[in-house]
Amino acid sequence: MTQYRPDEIEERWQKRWAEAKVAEVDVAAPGSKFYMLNMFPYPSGDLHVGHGRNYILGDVLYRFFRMQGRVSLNPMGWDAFGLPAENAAIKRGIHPREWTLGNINRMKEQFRRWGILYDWSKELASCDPDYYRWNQWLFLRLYERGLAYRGKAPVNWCPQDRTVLANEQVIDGRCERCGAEVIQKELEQWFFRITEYADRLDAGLDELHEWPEKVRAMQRNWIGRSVGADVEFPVPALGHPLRVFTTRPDTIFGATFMVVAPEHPDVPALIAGHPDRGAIEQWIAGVRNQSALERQESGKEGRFTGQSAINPFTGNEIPIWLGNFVLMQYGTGAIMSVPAHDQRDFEFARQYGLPIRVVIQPAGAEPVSPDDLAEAFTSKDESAVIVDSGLISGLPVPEAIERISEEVERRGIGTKTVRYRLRDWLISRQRYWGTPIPMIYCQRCGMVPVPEGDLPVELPIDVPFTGREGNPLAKQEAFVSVDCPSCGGAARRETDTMDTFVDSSCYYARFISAHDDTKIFEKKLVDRWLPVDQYIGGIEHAILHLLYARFIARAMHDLGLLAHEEPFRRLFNQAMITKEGYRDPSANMAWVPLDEVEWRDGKPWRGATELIPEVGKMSKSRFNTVAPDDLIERYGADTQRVYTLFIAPPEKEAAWSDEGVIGAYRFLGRVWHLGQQILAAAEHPSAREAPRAVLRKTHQTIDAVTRRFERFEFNTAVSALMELSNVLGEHVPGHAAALRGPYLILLQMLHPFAPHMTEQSWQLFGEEGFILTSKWPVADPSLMEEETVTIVVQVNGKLRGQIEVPNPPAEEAVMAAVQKNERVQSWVAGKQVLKTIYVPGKLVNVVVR
RNA sequence: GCGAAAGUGGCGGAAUUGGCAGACGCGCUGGACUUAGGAUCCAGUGGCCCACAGCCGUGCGGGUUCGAGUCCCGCCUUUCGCACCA
Repeated sequence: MTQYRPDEIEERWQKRWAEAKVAEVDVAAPGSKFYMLNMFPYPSGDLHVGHGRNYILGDVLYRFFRMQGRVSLNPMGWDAFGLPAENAAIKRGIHPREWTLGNINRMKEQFRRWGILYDWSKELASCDPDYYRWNQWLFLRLYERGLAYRGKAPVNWCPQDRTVLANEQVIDGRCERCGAEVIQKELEQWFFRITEYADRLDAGLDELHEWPEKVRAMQRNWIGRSVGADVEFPVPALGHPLRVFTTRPDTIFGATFMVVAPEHPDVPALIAGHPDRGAIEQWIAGVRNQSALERQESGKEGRFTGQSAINPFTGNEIPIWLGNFVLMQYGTGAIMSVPAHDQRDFEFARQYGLPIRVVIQPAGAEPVSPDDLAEAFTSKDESAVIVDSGLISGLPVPEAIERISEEVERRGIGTKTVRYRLRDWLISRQRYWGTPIPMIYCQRCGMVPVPEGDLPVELPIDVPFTGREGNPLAKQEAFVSVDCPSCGGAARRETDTMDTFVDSSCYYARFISAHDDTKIFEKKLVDRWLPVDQYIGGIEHAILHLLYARFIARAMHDLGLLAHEEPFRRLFNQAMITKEGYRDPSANMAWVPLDEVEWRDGKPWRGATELIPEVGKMSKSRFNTVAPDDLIERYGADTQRVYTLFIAPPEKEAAWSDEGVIGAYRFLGRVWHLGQQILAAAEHPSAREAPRAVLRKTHQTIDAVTRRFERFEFNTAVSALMELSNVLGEHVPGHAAALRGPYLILLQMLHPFAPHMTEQSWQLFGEEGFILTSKWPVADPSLMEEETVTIVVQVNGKLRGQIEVPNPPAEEAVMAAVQKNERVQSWVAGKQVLKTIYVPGKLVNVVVR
């Protein structure tokens, strides 16, 4: 009997799949299409088993749908531009391109060893001019439409990476990548006008039923749609009114002061006559220089401008203050403050002794004195009622909002407004390793787009990396200096490159026309293949990538390039794999490399310190990665695949266990041995029909596995296959030959999980052709039928007897049997039978009264 | 503070619509085969109890129901997002 030897079979099958190009699909082939896509990775180098989860999951799904007979596409590419390549160049003197291409090769090899089938004929890399020329082309189209523009704006500047960041890349006031504190800088930069699509991006979320609710909520939150009104407050000293945005116009009678952002353009005029103007200007400068983080941490601070506005509804003069908590980037940069009904305004009013006026109360409550308020009363449902507010007094809040908004519009002092938290997408990066922005600055003609025929604007390769003086592109005179395409005079190229999220915003469509050098994509084909049917990637892209891609899809739709507006029909976010490790509580470096852990009395030590066991995300910096190479060498890729899916539901974090792997290996070994026994016996003439119990289990398993595939419950799908193999194993003695059919069905269902092992068995035992072309087995319920089943009867929850009924036990048949059975009947006699509940194969509950 | 999700053995985790709680696997215990076992195979494994019987068990407290891990009400805990957005 031959042993299960993954090392002998996997290499052979991988080679064969590659030679036969089994995953290459003709995108024009007829049939029902299935587009499976893993988010294309940044080629950072070696992959560990934690990364494997993502790709194995995609491959399992791809193989499943392929077996279902769908024309399936599973492409792969590389998000190959970005900072780490440049940093590696600075640190180790390797060109970013070389570093990137080397990593790509290593990762491709890893995918091959995992047995993942990608259609490599459609491979693309964002750092390849054949790819980024279309990014540049798209940029020019957006520019023509006014969706790409250059503007001066306060931007997030990372002093460590020496580049600007998009708002989405600033986490808690720090650079997403390096963690340095982000500062504000006023710079000329390129933007994409994503705000123009805010409403469509927001509304589209409602249709994404097959996206995780969490991601939709995060995007909704980020877009931050809020409905309210703009209202003008006259300011005698200015000669023009100040405009505020509020979501609570119903509280306007309670507006007792105004606060404007220190950056507001009217501030100089407001403080012009202030006796202490110098001090205020100094304070403003201080606030402006603060990082976003410092500004938040310094608490609420303000200064009185010395000027007043008129509350248009009460007619009262209200003081105008400056406040560090009012943001110039949101709304109008000025707010009306209603301390009684907004917590921030309340705190500010208490801090500076500003007046508070109560205009909303719980319905039927006694009037409240402002002095007794412990916090702002912010309820806005029907139970909150307006008081002391002229024409809206007595109305519940929702109605009051409607009434007062109409009144504002009627008087011509404002409008109903929808505002978004979302701001335009800053795409310029002062970095080398990215897509050059195809623009030229001419002294005579101004800003001139690179003509389409001159694309791509190629990134010069021969560039020195010192890491000291900013963007190395800017010092490449051969690149920068150019003739103006318009007048032919001397001009200079834009040296900013694009944010890499631009690269990843259309790649999924480009796969369909990956090597077309005449157009960005073939509309007929992308319209057939989009949207992506199943998109898989990490939750870390919930906002950035997925929002940008949705935006660009809509922009491309409006340019007539695509029929679809939503690029990804179904989204799944797999969670990461963690691994236990050790932490040294006395050292700066939290995690300790495993080979530095010594053991004393069964406890982990390092030096004189006892280490603390800890579980965390697998990463090189934590020294807790598991390299797939050793694992595959010992147990095979199929073992890793099965274990990875069995370990936990894929959306849940899972802790890697070296012992757990063995369970998957044993399972595959058992299946292998079953094959040895069953398929050898099948040649004997004594083969007869399999035992009923085996047939039933087989069909139950087909049903269970199919259902679980649809619900992404791969861990229980694998366990169902384990159960089936256990049942087969029990019946091998005496029935080996008869188990052939069920065994082959088991192999088929196992195939997406352990493709090498199952193909080998298939071939070994004489079945012709690739299992990949066969269809998933369909359960035939008639095979499951026993003639009768015995069921246990409970009457009102108490065991009262057993009855025999025909299989499958229909409700009526059960009732009839209950009536006929004397023992049971005696418990039911004279009572009204309310209902019976059949528990499959087991028992019946008869509910009586 | 706001929003979302989740609490089940020593561990990862099962349990269609309320219907035998703990499937499957790891670990552990015992055995077989072995020069050896960190290989393989077999048996056992929620707790109390020598064992049968029995009792107790799904974060806590109530409720609905013949029957609740599942439904309802009120707590507690954890994780993850967002966070001066007017």
